[in-house]
Order: sequence, then structure tokens, then C-alpha cells
Amino acid sequence: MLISKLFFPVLREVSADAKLKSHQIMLKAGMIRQSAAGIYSWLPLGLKVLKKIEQVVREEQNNVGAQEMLMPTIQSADIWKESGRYNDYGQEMLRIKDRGDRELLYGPTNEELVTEIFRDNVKSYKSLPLILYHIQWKFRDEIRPRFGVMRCREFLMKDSYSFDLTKEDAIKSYNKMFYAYLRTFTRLELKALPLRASSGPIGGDASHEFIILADTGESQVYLDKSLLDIDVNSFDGSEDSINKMISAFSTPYSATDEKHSEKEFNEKVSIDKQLATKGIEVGHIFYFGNKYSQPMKANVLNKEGKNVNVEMGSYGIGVSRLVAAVIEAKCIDGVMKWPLVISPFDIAIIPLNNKSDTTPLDKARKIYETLKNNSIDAILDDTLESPSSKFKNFDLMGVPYQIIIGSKSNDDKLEFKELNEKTEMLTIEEIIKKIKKLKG
RNA sequence: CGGGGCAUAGCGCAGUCUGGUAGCGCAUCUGGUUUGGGACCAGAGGGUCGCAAGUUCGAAUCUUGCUGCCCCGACCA
Repeated sequence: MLISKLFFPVLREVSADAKLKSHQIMLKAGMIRQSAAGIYSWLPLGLKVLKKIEQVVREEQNNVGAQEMLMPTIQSADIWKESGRYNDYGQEMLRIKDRGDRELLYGPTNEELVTEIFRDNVKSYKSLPLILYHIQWKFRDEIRPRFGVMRCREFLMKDSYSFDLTKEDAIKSYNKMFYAYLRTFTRLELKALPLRASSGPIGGDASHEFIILADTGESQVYLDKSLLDIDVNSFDGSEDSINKMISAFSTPYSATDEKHSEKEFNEKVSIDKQLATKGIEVGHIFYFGNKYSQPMKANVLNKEGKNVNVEMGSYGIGVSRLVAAVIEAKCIDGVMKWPLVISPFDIAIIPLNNKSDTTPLDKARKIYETLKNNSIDAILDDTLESPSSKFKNFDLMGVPYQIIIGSKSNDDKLEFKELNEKTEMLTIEEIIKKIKKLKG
């Protein structure tokens, strides 16, 4: 992509209303624009990152055997009356009537709908276990949306639903999701912390929230630093390994503000291992048994030929929130550096040319073609802006690697820079090799 | 929902108290000089001052109503 062709409306100044670092960066870098309170349009750069995060989430869901589907944003009120949540959900649910005066709603979550689909189509224990998920826009009419896409009304969420015959099996499904979640966040280069949580309005009796650590997060968390050293990649997807992982994450002390006990913290964790920091909730998993299957009659026949309610769980990840969360975690001193897997581009080519000397740009175009032929997605700054202006824009865009074509680059070696690191002189072949390796 | 604030050019703001027909910075366009961390000079375009009614010779400015947005509190991916 050429920067002169990219719809990349940079803002130098943003309203004092944008308090959060991620909110400011997303506005400045032309990733999003607000269209109403808590409702945003995603511009090309923002959408590219959003889609890439979505893809990582998808791959990790598929990896544990969850199957993707897509349920609508608009749902009938009927099934919500069946589950009893039509009244419980209150003002947060956006209610709509169609021309026939039928009651509809913009889905804040999908337990009812997926349960309906399940009960109409699955009748035997032989079809279990089953995990279905979709990645869809949700709407929750928050009383006070704020902080950009961090807490908005319309948001993109990955939600999975598990169906099992027994509680024991349901916990296995729950554990698979636990594993998939930690892998997902690790691939996004985030330190995620699973915390035992109260399950709130979705209801049930086992639940964890996943908090990613960022200085500017909203929730206060207390933890044993040893949790940060656990290598997620040292576990595989086998039942045994997953159980080990869960116990590795469950044993050391960790708690959010509400559940924190200073006394217990001091007893269990030595002073040098104690860490009090901030976090952002990006995922939440629940096991809730037959909370929905019972009122909605989602039954299967078991081996004995008896009709039994299925055991269910639901598992959410705030995909659009993750975009902001990654920025909160990865943006340092106004310089954003995306993890390569979700960066809008793999590498930026920055020629420092001017009107009277376009040789750097000519050279950059050749490099751009070479990278393109090697399946590396580069962004080339083909404008005549001053160098400082170019660098500032790229600090916002956050592409992690740069090739700078200026006085330092020669015919052979190119000035290669990883953001927030020292530059090094590499040949184009070395750069291609390096990026390919990093991309995996 | 309770309490408070704001709405003026694409963006950020001043002007409102004390009424006289709108201004600054950035961005945009033209020309020229610049070019390793948000350059400079000269010129140009761009605004029904959120909407509606009222007061007045005259309203961005005063009054009333409405709408939108934001901030502080309880909820949430």
C-alpha cells in the first residue's frame, strides 16, 4: 500500500474528552471515528487491526474444536421471554418493534438464540460435546459509554457456547476454552491473568475473567509475580496438559480489587513477589449448567434413552476492546508498536526524499516490489513530507519494522529499524528472511 | 438514572458576562524555499455560530423549549 493512496486521516489534536491513551491514538491514527455515543466507525487502518485480532481469536477457537457460525444481530423477544431474561436485562437491552409491532431486540449476547438452535437440531448425546461460536456485533445500551472502543455500546465480541451431557464433560469444555484464551492472548503478546470471578447476570457457578496487564487499565489487580513467568507455550491441548496449565495458573495468588485480601496476599506471597497493578478485562468464561437448557427445554437423549437437560457454558472475548487493550499495553511514550501478527502492515518503507532528489523514493519503490513478491505487506511512504512528519505519523501507525532510505542506507545495506530498538544495516534478503521468520 | 458542563470552519479552540453581522492555531489548495523527529514565506478557499421559538432597529451573545455530546457516581466483553 502506498501512503498517498491510504485513507489515513491523521489528527494532530484530539478533543480533551479523549482521556485514554488508546482512545487518543485510535483517533489520531485515523483508526476510528465516533458516530454517536459509544458507537464507532472503523476506518481502514483500524479495521485491518480488528480483522487480524479476530483472525487470531478464530484460529485459537478452531484449534480446540470450536465451530464457527454466525447468528444475527437482531433477535426475537420471544426466546428471551422463554429464558426469563427479557425483563431481567432491563434498560441495557435495546428493544425494537418492527412494522407488524413484533418485539425485537438488538442482541446483547446469544445464549437464548444458540440454545434454541441447539434444541431444534440436536437430540442425542452422540452429538456431544459441541462447541459453537460466532464473532458478531453486540449492542448493550450502557448508561455511560466512555473511553472510545474500550467501553462502548456497539462492540465486536467472540462468544462461544458449549453443550455437554454431564457436568464433568462441561468442565472439560470449560477448560479447553481456558487454554484457548491464554493462547490467544499470548499470541497477541499480552500478559493475561485468569481470575476467578463472580459470574454476574449471565449466571452460573464457575467463571473466570481474563485480565490483561496494562498500567492504564481500569481494574486494580494483585498478583504473585511468578504468574507472569508461566510459559503458555509449554502446554499442549491434551486434557492432561490443560489440567496442569490450569493448576499452574490457579495456585499462585491473584485477585481483583473486590476479592483481594491484604492479609492473604501477605501470607501467601513474599514481598519481592508481590505485584499490585492495573488490568483490563478482555475475556470472561462461564459454566452455568442448565440455567438456559432447563427453561428452554434443550434436551438430549442419554444412553439410557432418558431426556436430560444439556450442560452449558459460554465464553466471551471482547474483540473490539482488545484493539484498545493492546494499545494500552504496547504503546510507550506516544510510540505504538503492534505485535506483528496484528499489525496493519508488516513493515514500513520510509524514503527521505525531496522534490529535487527522488532517488530514495525510486529505490524504495523497488524494495516495495521485492517485498510484495515475497508476500510481505509493506506500506510505502511516497509523499514529500518532511522526515520528522513522516516519523511522527509512523509512530502513530505502529508498524513494528521500518526500512529507512536516507543517507545511511547504501546500495547494499539498508537501514532497518525495529521500533524502540537500535537500527541495524541489513541487506534486503536478510530483511525478508527476518520478517518471514517473525511471521512464522 | 442523580449531579455538573459543553455545542462557533475538517480538527482543536477564543469570542457570549457587557447584543452591532465572526476570529486564531492546525489541516486543505496555489506558488516558492526547505528536508534524519510534527519546516518557512506569500496568497487562497472553507462557517445557516446544534435546532426551534421569543425579546430587540439589530442575536453566536439575552430568554424559553428541544436535541446531541462529554465529565463525576452504581453496571459490563
